[in-house]
Amino acid sequence: MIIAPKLESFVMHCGEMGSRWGFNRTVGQMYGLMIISEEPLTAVEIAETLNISRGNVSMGIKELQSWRLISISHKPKDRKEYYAPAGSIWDMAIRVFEERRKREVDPTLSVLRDNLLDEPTNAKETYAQQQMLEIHDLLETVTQWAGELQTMNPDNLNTLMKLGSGVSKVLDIKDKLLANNK
Amino acid sequence: MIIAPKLESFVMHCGEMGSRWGFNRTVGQMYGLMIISEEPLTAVEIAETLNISRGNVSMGIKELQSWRLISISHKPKDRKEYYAPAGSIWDMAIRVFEERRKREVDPTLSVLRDNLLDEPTNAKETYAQQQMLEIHDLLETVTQWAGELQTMNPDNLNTLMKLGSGVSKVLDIKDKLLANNK
DNA sequence: GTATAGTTTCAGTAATTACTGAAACTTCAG
DNA sequence: CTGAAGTTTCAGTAATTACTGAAACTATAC
Repeated sequence: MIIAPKLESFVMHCGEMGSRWGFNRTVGQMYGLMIISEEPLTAVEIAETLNISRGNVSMGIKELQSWRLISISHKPKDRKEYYAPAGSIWDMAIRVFEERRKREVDPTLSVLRDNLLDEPTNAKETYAQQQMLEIHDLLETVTQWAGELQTMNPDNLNTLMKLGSGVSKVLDIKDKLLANNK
Repeated sequence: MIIAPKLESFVMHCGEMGSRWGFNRTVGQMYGLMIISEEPLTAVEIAETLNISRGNVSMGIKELQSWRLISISHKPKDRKEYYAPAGSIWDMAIRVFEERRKREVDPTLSVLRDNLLDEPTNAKETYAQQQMLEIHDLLETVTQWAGELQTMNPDNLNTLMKLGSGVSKVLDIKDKLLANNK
């Protein structure tokens, strides 16, 4: 399969970004390619289009599966596997976000918790623990919030985002209402 | 400077996370060390504590500065530079978040915009552009929202987070109020 | 069972990224 | 200006991470 030069720039960019987004270059390219392809692709098509080895594609597929970013389908009378992005662009964003949280924040929280269990034995440790407690609480609040945002329906979420910092005003209104109900 | 074994685990973990958070291992360790140190540290102290070369510390400092994560101070009668985390834990989180957005999202947005300027010349390109447009709009909404959240004062932000998904209810209230005012 | 069309694994190697340490540079006091 | 105390740079090298390709494996059709 040959790819239009225009589209190539997008795929290559996904590669560059891939490394920053938590997977490696070729995995990023593979995913970019799937996103702009209307039809699901086979492993061989991916390997040929991107000029990478068949083995590399196999590893990449595994990686993308661990991020729950692709879905596998089959065609009748055909033993090949066909790969495509799983879900909508929104789903994709939420999954990348969620998986990164798991990989980045969760381990940190657990180290912090472990450290906080030990009694400090001197002033330096006391100070260090204070700092750790602050980080811990912050990460926990953010994690919880992120989790709750994900349970909201997309419409509400969109309203909220479009509202932007205007949300402060809405919060003020809420406070007033609660005050009246006292 | 020798570090308590307990605290070492935290510093080392910051190293592991460093790589995931966008900087490398030693830079992560350096920053972790500063966070748990009450007093600002000199480059030599950092190098000795972490057993890394003086040159490496210098590069790390530069990197942390580019993330706007540290502040430099001086002591009277002393030409050495003293390094400490810049601002509160909140500030730190916001900066990491903000800088990562700049490095990850902004370049993607610009590639997408470039691509979208070209007229599609066939059905495949049309489909690809649809996809890109969706990603573009999503990233733009999120970016804008993130920017606005940052301008909110921390108290309101905290209220909002603690509210969690309960924010839907508040939005409902707002809709009702607006309906009444018609 | 065997042949076939496919996928996965993994040892070896290539490419990338990080680190060292010595030399160059900067700043300041005398 | 000179020397001392400090910082930065960078060529060379070490460590890490990614990729290849051939062999092993799996599933299916006959």
